[in-house]
Amino acid sequence: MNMAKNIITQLRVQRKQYNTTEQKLIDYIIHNVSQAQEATTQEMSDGSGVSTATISRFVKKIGFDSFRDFSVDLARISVQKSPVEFFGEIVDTDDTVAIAQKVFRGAENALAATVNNLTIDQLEQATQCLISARRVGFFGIGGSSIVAFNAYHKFLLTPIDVIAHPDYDVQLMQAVRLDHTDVAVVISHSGRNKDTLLIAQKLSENHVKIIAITSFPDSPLAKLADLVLLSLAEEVNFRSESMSSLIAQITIIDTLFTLVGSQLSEDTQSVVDTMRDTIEETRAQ
Amino acid sequence: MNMAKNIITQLRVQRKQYNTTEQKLIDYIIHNVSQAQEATTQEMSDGSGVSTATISRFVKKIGFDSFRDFSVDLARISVQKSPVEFFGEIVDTDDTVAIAQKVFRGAENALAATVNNLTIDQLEQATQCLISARRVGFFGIGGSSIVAFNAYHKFLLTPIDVIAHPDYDVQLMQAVRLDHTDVAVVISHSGRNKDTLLIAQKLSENHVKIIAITSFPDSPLAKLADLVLLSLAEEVNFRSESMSSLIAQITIIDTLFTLVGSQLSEDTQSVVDTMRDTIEETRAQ
DNA sequence: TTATTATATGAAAATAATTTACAGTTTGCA
DNA sequence: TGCAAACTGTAAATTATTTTCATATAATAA
Repeated sequence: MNMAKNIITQLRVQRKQYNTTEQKLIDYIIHNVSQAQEATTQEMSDGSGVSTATISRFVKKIGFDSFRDFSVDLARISVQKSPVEFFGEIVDTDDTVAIAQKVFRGAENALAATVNNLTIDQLEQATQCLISARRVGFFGIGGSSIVAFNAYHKFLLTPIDVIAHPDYDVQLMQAVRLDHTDVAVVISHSGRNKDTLLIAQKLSENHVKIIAITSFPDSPLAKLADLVLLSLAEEVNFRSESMSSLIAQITIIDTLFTLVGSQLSEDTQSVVDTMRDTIEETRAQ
Repeated sequence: MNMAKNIITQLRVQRKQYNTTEQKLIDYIIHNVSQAQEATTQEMSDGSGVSTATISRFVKKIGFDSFRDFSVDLARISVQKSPVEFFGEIVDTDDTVAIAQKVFRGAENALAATVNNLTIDQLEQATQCLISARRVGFFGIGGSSIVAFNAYHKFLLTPIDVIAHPDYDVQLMQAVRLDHTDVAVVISHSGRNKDTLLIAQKLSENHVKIIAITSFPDSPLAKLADLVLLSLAEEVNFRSESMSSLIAQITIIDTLFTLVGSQLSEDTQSVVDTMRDTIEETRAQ
């Protein structure tokens, strides 16, 4: 039974129990919480008109070991900053900061929304698919080709047989050559890029299992897929939305890679170690 | 540019930026948060083995006005369940959700730490460089080639003349062909990949302005560069760290692209519109 | 009312905490 | 290797907190 009430509330309620000087101090504290949180005894003395000596004695009277203790307790109280204060920082900063903030904030939001939306089931199914596949192909056109290539690069570290290529023509040919023992990870922000859809079509015809990574659950790509992993991003404009969703897509890939890696841990570990050695070699000493 | 993150998270993520003594202090703080919240410099010194003087200097270095300020900020953090558990290294017993959470959380932290570390000045300098360059080359080997390629892809939407290629040999030749009127954006997580360094060396010899995107401010690449944009990531293990820092790197590129775009707004808008039309055409109806 | 006593307060001294100056040491670089 | 720059701890200086002490105030009893 922890009655650990916020010290401000306690002071307000017990205010009458204290004498004039102490009430002066209490009044100062409860009306200037955020200042009081950072104040020294001297500052509090100046603010309240009560001597530092009395302040020191008072905090002990109300149960703290020292003024420092009282300070720490006071600091724990989160004071709602007034909107002026809160937005003030952003408003008076220039364009550069605002833009940088927006881009980063967008990416962070996309990540939060995406992880929030993913289910255990989806991830486990996807992992299982990838592990049991004969070969895994990564497909993506335009901006999404980066995600596909990143996936390819990461999964090279696992024992899984992986396929990817930047060019559309090659991707299409690779798609045609896969069969029902294989898995394809198809990435498209909109889920309606004509080239990507043609690839997905071919994959579907060959009964290749399709894992789609897209931002639109109702898109044609999502409908063709066996499993859809949604990358979400705030809807601001197409450009900034697709930038943020790219971050989310890459992080989905990272997650799948990590999951696959943890499943195949022994096998993978040796592969990773070998690769790491190779990487180390290419570094300056 | 303060994203007002929890100071413990910030310290954990930025840990590597600091030297041995400072890391000793950071380790003490993040492993003894509740003690640290109430500690004086002397207690912290006893606990961490770092002198009170260094502690005082450190808190100023990370942006507080005084140790008292730092204390107050620390006190605001409600100590959650073992943070180690939440952020720790990926172990075999982790279940699917925990792994996904960790990967996403790692990316989010990397973004927060990175934006927190960037200065207006760096971004404005970089933007100015890119805008006034005759040509801009993007260079990256291995995992970083994805970032370079992503940059290339985005900047194709601007009127800026851009260069990038996945192959090392081609990158090296491109590097040699650039001159002092050009700008190179060189990306490397470690900043010490031999191939990347050779490229940077050639660029430097040709007096090409180098903007480095790396996670290590003391790396050879950072030292060769005219401007360093730091991508920060939590130190968990090499793999997960480089995954998260890749996200940060891409977001840095996104920011630069957006900044450049906003500077060249009229010009760019027309290019973007043209490109968008082209993109629309390749979509299904 | 007045003397006595208990309590409260602030100035200033004493103690404790923090910051700075300084000097020895290490580190990086030519 | 030798020089310059950066780092770190000791100790001094500064600043903050607590205690002492002198004084003021209020309560009570004669």
